[in-house]
Amino acid sequence: MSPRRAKAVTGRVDQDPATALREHLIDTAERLLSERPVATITTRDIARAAAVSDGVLYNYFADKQDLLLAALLRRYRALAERFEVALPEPGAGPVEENLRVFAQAMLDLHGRLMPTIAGLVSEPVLMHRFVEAIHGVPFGPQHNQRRLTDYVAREQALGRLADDVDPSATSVLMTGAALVLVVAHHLLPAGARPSPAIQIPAIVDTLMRGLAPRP
Amino acid sequence: MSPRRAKAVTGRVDQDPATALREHLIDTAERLLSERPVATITTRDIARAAAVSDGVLYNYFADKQDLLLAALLRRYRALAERFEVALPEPGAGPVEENLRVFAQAMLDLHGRLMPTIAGLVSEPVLMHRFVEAIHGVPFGPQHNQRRLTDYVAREQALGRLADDVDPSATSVLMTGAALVLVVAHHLLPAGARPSPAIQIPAIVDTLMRGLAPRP
Amino acid sequence: MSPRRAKAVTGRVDQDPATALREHLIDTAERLLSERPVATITTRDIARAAAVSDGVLYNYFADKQDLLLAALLRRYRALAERFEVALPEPGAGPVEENLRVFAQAMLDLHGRLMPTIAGLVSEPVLMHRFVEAIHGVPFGPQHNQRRLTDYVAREQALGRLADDVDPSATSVLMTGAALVLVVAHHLLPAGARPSPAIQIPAIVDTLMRGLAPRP
Amino acid sequence: MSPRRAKAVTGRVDQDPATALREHLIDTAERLLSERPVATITTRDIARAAAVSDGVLYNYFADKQDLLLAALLRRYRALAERFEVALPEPGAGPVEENLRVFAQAMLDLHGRLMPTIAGLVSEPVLMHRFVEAIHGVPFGPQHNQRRLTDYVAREQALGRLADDVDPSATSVLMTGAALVLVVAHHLLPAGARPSPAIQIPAIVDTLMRGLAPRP
DNA sequence: TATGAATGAGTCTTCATTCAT
DNA sequence: GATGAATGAAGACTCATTCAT
Repeated sequence: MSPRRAKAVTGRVDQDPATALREHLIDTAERLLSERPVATITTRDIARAAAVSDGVLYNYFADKQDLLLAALLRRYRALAERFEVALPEPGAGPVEENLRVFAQAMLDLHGRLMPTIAGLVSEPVLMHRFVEAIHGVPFGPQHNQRRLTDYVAREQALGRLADDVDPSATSVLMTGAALVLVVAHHLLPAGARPSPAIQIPAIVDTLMRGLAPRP
Repeated sequence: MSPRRAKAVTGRVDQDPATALREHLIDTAERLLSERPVATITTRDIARAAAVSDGVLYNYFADKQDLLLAALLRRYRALAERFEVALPEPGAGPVEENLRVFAQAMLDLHGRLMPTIAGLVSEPVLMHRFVEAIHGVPFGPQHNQRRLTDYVAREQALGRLADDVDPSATSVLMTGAALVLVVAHHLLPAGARPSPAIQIPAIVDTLMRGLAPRP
Repeated sequence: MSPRRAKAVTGRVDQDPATALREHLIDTAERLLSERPVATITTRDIARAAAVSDGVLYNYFADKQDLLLAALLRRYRALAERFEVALPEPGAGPVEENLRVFAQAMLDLHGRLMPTIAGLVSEPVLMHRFVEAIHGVPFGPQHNQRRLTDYVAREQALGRLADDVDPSATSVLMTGAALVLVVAHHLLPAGARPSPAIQIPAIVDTLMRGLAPRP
Repeated sequence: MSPRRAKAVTGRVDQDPATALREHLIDTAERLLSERPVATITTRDIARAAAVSDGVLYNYFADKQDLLLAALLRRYRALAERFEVALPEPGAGPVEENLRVFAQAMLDLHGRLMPTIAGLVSEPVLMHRFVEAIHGVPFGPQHNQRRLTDYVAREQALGRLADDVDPSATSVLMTGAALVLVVAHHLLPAGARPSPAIQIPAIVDTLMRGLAPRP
């Protein structure tokens, strides 16, 4: 009475059979997205990696882009959630340590996200759909940015950070530092790559003290 | 009797005829690179834009990648030089203003470079060759980074910047801020885009003061 | 200096090399159209029949439909011209014989055209483009119809045909008879097929005499 | 315990359950055939329109063609019967009016049948099976043709039509006229289409009078 | 040496048919 | 018997590269 299931999803016994393969395809595409740029992923690659026939994907998605978009969003959401739980609470623990934790979380987030997003540049249509889809949802990029902005503002209110600096600018500085470390790691040739994480303490220290000469 | 020259390069009378077309192809590819992602540029696009036949490129380059690599390097170098001349001198003018000039120059540099580099992510082989090629040449990314590092160190020596912060970390923070502003500008949906340049003063101000609470 | 030519068109020495293959492809497609329905013709079929690679057609036509449309129009025009020259002149020779010649020409025209046009029914977009393209050009279907209408009117003026009948209705009757003979030939199973041409005399005779009882 | 019935046929309570679905599929395919060319109808289209699963058709038919053949025959038979009942009786009413009724019936028949038959041209195998199947059955095309032939012969015997013309040729002329009107209606661009039915009187009039000059 | 047409491997997508449930 | 998901063989089209002229 029920139709047969793809061999590839026989393991997913707990799932709704009607969506098991759909999920499997998104998961597979998501994994491929974590390994290489979107533009280099063919429908056949996905089918092969999912151990499934070439045509199935069209039983669940309008086209290749639809599947990739779903995978991109899932990947984005997973990384954003992972980022979220790693964040420190205002008022708890030393501020400087908290900022280091923040920086580390951003390093992790962007280290994984950046190559995927950068690869999207070659697929403007997909990029546009992705940006539109992510805009305004919880976990969107503005949300992440605000997490840091809010943290700074709250610590300012607690008197643990100077209250005459712009929380938003602080957020840009912290995020940017993480981004630069990630980019440098991808851009510099293997030998010259400093480990990104190791540079965090000096960065946070500099940001705390400021550049202005001490009186 | 000298060999025939492509119509498209008859203007370059002062050049070695054997390399005039080669240069013309690189120039054309460079221009296309400034307009769209590498992955969307076909050999035919280049030939058409260069007003030259589809096949010539193989007389001067091993393959498409070879031409693109040359164009990428030329573009990179041009932008790096442009960046270089915009930098302020240590000791001259107010430090804070100098840092804003630095930030503006980086905004300009990365605003142009970032889309190209991001597009390169889709072509891992080309990316690798590009990174290898750029490594160690003057104007390489380390060089740019060092320009800022050196500037900070020299201002420290002049007593115009605090001498207990890490110049390299400062450089990461400044570069990162520029990068974030550029990325946000490309990534956020049209309506939500703050103008990048307008945010520079607050960022420099924050970086100067530091986050630590004033005693 | 000139690019190479496809092996398949080396015979066409007299033609503009730039269009030789284009013509060859249209000719090939036209031949295939005379042999089987449009819908059963693949791009590979055309390439194979033209002894040419799979992709060439896209050097000369926007897509498959463009090539097929060109072939359809060429085929239509060739048949229409062939029809044209077979027509009798008003006033010359016996009227009844002239009508038989007309009928024979229509049998020939529709015997070749009808299967192709019928096959177009399965490709509504192509059909529409074909109908639009053919509408109003010389040799269009209205033109053919008018040839017969005009012939009848002229013979009426000469007193060789009754002047109280509608030339246009006559044209419909003649054309229809040819069409029915053609359709019957395609629709009836091999054994039961009367030869179309053999029925022409009785048809023309009936049309001349009319059905009304003789007084 | 009787086997399960498809939801879609629960209404057909009076039928043999084993054939109810079979009939339902044929009915559905027949309806689709009345709407668009065979070649554009997919098995999924039929299943969807029948509110039935994609695979059932293979429980009742060898393949897609088998189902379509059954549907084609049913459609053909239905139209032929409808045609049959519309025909006038010899001797009853004015002959000329009777011929107009005949012409109108043929217009109706071919207006519906022609697009389907034309679409069949794209499926030569199916066409062949259809032609073979229709050959010799009551309501076959020869039968329809004979209805008109017989009518003419009977009116001739009654002295209401000239007895020196060929009934079969008359039949071809009448059928052909209807066919041409239908084809023209489908082929001419929207603006130039004369209404088929309006042209019947002139055609019958011409056929009655004949083309020969009046003495 | 420059030309630009020809090549053909590779991509996305459709759809008749099969078959586990 | 009925379900409808899975299969995989085509089909149209693109584009880096070759090569006769």
